Order: sequence, then C-alpha cells, then structure tokens
Amino acid sequence: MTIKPQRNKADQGETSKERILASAESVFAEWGFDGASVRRISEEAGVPVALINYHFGSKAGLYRAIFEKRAPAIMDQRIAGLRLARAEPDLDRRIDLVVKALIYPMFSLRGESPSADFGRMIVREMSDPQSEARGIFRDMFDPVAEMLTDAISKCFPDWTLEEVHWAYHTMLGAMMIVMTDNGRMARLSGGRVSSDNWEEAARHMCAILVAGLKYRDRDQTRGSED
Amino acid sequence: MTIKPQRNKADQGETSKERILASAESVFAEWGFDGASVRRISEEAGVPVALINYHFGSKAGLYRAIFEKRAPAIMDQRIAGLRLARAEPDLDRRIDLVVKALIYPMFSLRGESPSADFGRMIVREMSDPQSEARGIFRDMFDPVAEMLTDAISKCFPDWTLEEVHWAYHTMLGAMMIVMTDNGRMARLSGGRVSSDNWEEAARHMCAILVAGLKYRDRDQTRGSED
DNA sequence: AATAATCTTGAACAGTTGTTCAATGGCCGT
DNA sequence: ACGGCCATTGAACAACTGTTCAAGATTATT
Repeated sequence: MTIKPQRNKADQGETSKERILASAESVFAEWGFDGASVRRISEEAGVPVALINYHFGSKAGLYRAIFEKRAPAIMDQRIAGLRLARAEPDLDRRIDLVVKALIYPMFSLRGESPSADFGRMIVREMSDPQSEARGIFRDMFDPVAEMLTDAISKCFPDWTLEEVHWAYHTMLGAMMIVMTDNGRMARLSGGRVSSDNWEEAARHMCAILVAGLKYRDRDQTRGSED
Repeated sequence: MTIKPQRNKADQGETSKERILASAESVFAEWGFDGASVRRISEEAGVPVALINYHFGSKAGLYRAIFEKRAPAIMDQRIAGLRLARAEPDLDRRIDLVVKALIYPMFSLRGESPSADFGRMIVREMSDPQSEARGIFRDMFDPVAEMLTDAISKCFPDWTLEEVHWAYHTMLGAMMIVMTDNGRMARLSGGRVSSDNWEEAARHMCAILVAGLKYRDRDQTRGSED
C-alpha cells in the first residue's frame, strides 16, 4: 500500500476545475478576453491545456463560467440592500440606502486581491462592444439593474425616466473607475491617495452621488414635459 | 499621356496613412488592442498589411499614433475651459465651469460616429492594466488631469487631498460609462433613453456631479485631521 | 533625363492561437 | 477481477498572429 500522489492536498487543495477557474480569473483580468491565452491560464493552473476545453467546452465557456460563479453573490447582496431600503419610509433617507445597495456589494470585491480581479473583468466586459454578443450582462446583471432603477424612481416620484436612468448610469460609471484603477490615482495624487482602500472609496463616492441625486438642479434636466 | 490612377481621389481622398489611421480607430474600438488584427485593419483600409509596419513601425505604434492624433484636441479644449473657469471669481459658480471643462470636451466626441470610436478606445485603455506599460495616459492625459484636480481644490479650499481626488475620479468614472455604453442604457429603459444624445448626457451628468461636489456630507469624508 | 528618396506590394517567416483526438489513468460499484 | 465512468494527458491540427523582406511603383530632386 504505497502513498499515492492523490492530488497533493497541501500544495493546492482544490480540484483541477477550481484551479482553472481561479487562474483564469486573474489572467482574464490582467489581459482581457482576447489578450489572455488558454495556455497561459493552464500553465498558471498547473494543468494541461486540453483540460480547459474538457471542463468548459471553450475559452468563451470558461469566461462565462467565471461570471456564473461570481455574479450571484453580488446580486444577492444588492437585493438584500434593496430590501432594507424599501423598509425605510422616509424617501430622503431611503435614497441613501439605495445608492449603498448598488455600491457596497461591488466594492467588497476590492481589497481582497482574488476578487478584485473579478471587478476588473466586469469593467472590461462593460467596455467591450462584443459583450452584447456574449449576453453576460443581459443574463446576469440586468434584472437587478431594473430593480435599482425602480427603487430610484420610487425615491423621486416626480423624476422623468431620463433623469432616473441617467442617475443610475452616472453612479454605475463612477463605480467602474474605482474597480479598474491601477495606480493612476496614486500617481496623480503623488502617492497620497490610493484606490486600494475600498472603504474610503465607497464612502467618498456614496457621499458625492447621494448629494448629487438629492440636490441637482432639475431645471437643466427635467425636460420639456411628461 | 494616359490618365494614371493617381490615388483615386473621388473614392477615398486620403493618403494611405490617413486611411489606416481611420480604419484602425474603428477596429481598435470594436475589438480592443489584442482582439484587433492588423490584417483586419488593413483590409478595411484597402491597403496591404505591410504598409502598417512601414508607416507606424508596429501594431503598438499604430495604436499610439491614434492617441497622438486625437488627444491634443481634447486636452486643448479642457485647458480652454479651465481658463474660463479661473476667470470666474465666485467659487460656487466656478466649480460648475470646472466640471464642464472636464466633461464637455470628451462628450463632443460622441454623436459624430467616427470620434465615438476614439471615446471607446480611451475607456478600453483606461480599463486595461497593460496601459501602464504603454504610458499613453501618463504622457498625454495626466498633465491636464493635474490641472483639473488643482482647479477643484481651488474651488473648495478646505477639502482634503483625498476628497479632491475622489471627486475627480468619481467624475471621470461617470464620464467613462457614457462613452462606452453600447445599447445597455436603451435596453434597460425599454428604448426610451439612449446614450447617443451626448448633449442630454452631459446635461444630466454635470447636474448630478456639480450638486454632488457642492452638497455632499463632508462629515463622512473629511477624515480625522489635516 | 537621370538619380535619389519615398511609398507600395505580395509573398514568406516563425510563432502562437483555440480546439480536437486517441490513449491513459484512477476510482467506484459489482 | 471486472467493466464502466470520469478525469487527465501530450501530441497534433489548421488557422491566424505580427513582422520582415526583396522587388516594384511612384514621386521628388538634381
């Protein structure tokens, strides 16, 4: 009865499939979908290339699998945040909770390094025209996005549809840049401000966005009618 | 004396170099740096592949050449906007001009289709960790970015460095998403709101951001001291 | 008109891409 | 001990990658 290698638990402790997912996340984040090669991913995972196609069908299948693994947790946190917001009767206080329901679940990714990679993947996917074809956002993010725009319009019953959607997208964009920032903020501030501190990031952004929604000059945005 | 082809002016009217730059801009915007192939670019320009390396040295050289062609115009507009802002003595009114100096030059790209591509290129470059190595932002965008953060801190003399830089990045991010949006906003709003109308986009975003800066709750962001 | 400089062309280069395949390994229930 | 099942492996595939080269065409200079 010899001691067989049996997946070397101390060294890696995961199945090959999980190790592929983990290395793919960091490689996709750094190089993008096209820039990343399945060989680089497989090397980093310590498995032969063919295993990727065996487990995930294709490079695109692996890419999507990462989102299917990570997105639900974020969506659940947002839904939970929105439930809290709905329980707040004072609309002035409620919008604060809605904004935080959008921002915080995403920022809890930054900081802990493995999940920061997923944040970068989201932003890349967002800024890629090809993402329409992949349908990842449509399938996994849009439903909660609609809940959020609904929640915003409930907080500001007299807003036009344009105002609601521009507000949502403004918030979304502000969030994007923090997730994708890699050193530029530190460079511009002479190293005194860093985007790594996600708690600080969330505090600043929420403060600006909440005030922006509450106090913006609607004369410029209300539109002519309806 | 036969009539030689002489570059078929009616058909294209540009030099090969210009036609390469034009087609590269749209191909890079749609497929990203790695997803775009020099062959696709050359086909779209109607020239042989080798011409790209002859005129621009390499694929990366062509990529950079696009930024060197487009960026200065935007930077000049921002500088001009900042000059106007500095002339406004009332700080409350001045911040409005500073925000617009950041936003409007970028949004004048959207709408006219050829330059919308450059907007997408900027966002892709921004969300690419590899951009650090290319140094495009460092060389062409950072100087004006510093002018903008300076202008913000002059409008709010009591703000901390963190507050200034987070404000700038929040604005920057909000801008990003509009430049990169391709149909998602229309989809989420049931086709009633579109990101194509850049004037409307700029109006909404400026309104939110200006109010956000002016009226945010500084108790959450001021920091413990300094 | 002759020469030099610049631009254009198609073919070829070596390297990498994602994917497929047949062969092998280990493990489980029977 | 035996198949049956799933996971793993390395080699091979054709297609595509960015770049180079020598030859040709065009334009500018003398």
